[in-house]
Amino acid sequence: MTSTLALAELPQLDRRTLADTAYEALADLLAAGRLAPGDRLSLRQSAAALGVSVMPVREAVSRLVADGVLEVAPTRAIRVPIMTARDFRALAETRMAIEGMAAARTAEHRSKADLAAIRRAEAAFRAEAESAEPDRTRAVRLNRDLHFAIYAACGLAPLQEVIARLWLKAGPVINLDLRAHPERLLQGFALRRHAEALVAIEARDGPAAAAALAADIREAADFILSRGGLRDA
Amino acid sequence: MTSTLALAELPQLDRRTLADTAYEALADLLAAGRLAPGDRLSLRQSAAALGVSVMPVREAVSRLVADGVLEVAPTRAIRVPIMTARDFRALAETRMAIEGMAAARTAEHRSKADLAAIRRAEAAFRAEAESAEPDRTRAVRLNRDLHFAIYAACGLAPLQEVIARLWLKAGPVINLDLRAHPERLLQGFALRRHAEALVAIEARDGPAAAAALAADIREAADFILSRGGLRDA
DNA sequence: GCTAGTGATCTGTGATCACAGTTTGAGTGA
DNA sequence: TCACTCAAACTGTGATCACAGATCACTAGC
Repeated sequence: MTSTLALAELPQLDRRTLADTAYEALADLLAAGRLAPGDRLSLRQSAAALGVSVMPVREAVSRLVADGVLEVAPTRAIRVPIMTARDFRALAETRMAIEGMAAARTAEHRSKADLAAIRRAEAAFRAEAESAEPDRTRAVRLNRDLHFAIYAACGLAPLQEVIARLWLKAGPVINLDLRAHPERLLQGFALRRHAEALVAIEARDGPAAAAALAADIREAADFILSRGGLRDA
Repeated sequence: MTSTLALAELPQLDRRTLADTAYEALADLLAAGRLAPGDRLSLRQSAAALGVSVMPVREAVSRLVADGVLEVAPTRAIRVPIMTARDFRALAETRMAIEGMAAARTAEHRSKADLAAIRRAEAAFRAEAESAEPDRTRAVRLNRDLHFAIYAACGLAPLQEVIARLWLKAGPVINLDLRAHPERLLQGFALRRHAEALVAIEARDGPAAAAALAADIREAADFILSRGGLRDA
């Protein structure tokens, strides 16, 4: 027998299927706002673009449909759901409630290491937002990183997964808007709320952390709704 | 042109794909506890049992895997995830937080019609639980109906979907236990909490409704954990 | 000039086949 | 009686084909 000890240290290489890869590619497209609400998606075209057969794309799309990130129209066409203003408001309210709760738990349970990670993420976002020529794409990613640094510290894995799904669903609307109006993210709205959240988490003040996160989400949602890009309920 | 008025009244016939049907069939199996944690699932056997090719089953399974209700083992075998006691506790805590919140919203926003529906659901469950020879399967379904009557009235569709997913994930563990020990559901634990929730919703007392739901979930989880059927973390 | 119809081309859905990797169990050896 | 071997049967994954229905550009008829 060969050295079991040495072999045990080999990292378990994850066998990614083509479907997994396709899923990530599509999810990225959606999260980045490259696929706008109402856009149609063709299995064959996507497959050709990814250089695979339709099978893996089919599986990826069926997962995204299950998540509500894509939908099959009554005509069987696959498209990005067109959210009404009412839908978007309900999604934002759900996020405020759930993400606020996660932030509160983090504030109460956080370790020093958690706090340090959150501090780093906050600083990274701040640096990008306050730089002379902020990179939009980068800022979006850093904003996401900060939020999930907070949620990751809440200690409840299922809660984190739930939030990730909600973000995926809100992604197209939020980031499409951001592409059109990059000024929002970089004008201090978010910065203030992030700072408040950080202070609350430092002070182990759950309710304050929840309030800061909820305000962050509400302000972004209100901004998008005020722009009137969404269809009425 | 033919009579547009008459045509408008035709019910939009929903085109269910075989994959949809397969998904429901498998989800039912899981929710009913017929598929226990650790059990393997073969695509071809399932397809044969459903009388279709593997394609629709594949799609259904890929959705369930995305939901975390099934998993693909490193050997590529599909099976029901074996939840550790730690996992189960985290899931229960997440449910307590989210479902409690939904119940609180319902208490605050409910209409008279909502309240009537919840009352009916509570009475139906009570009748079954207090009957001389309660039907286990029926009781499980009525319990679920009651919970979702409460969540449906919270006014937030995305929140409801989140909860449905959490139930699907917890289903195998909970209902497997219930199959083995039917006495739990029928010994008044749940009945008391349901009554408390109903009173709180009637009184528009959000916090009390949240507490009642959380207690209901916690007690069921504690009972299962105390039985020691789950693997240690 | 405008509408109804028509056919080519696209769509997603489902079945079937091919393949590489895994599991299993019977057979063989000590 | 036990451990090992090896082949047959199974596993999920991916590609390909078949099909019914939806689109869309275009033309015939009014």
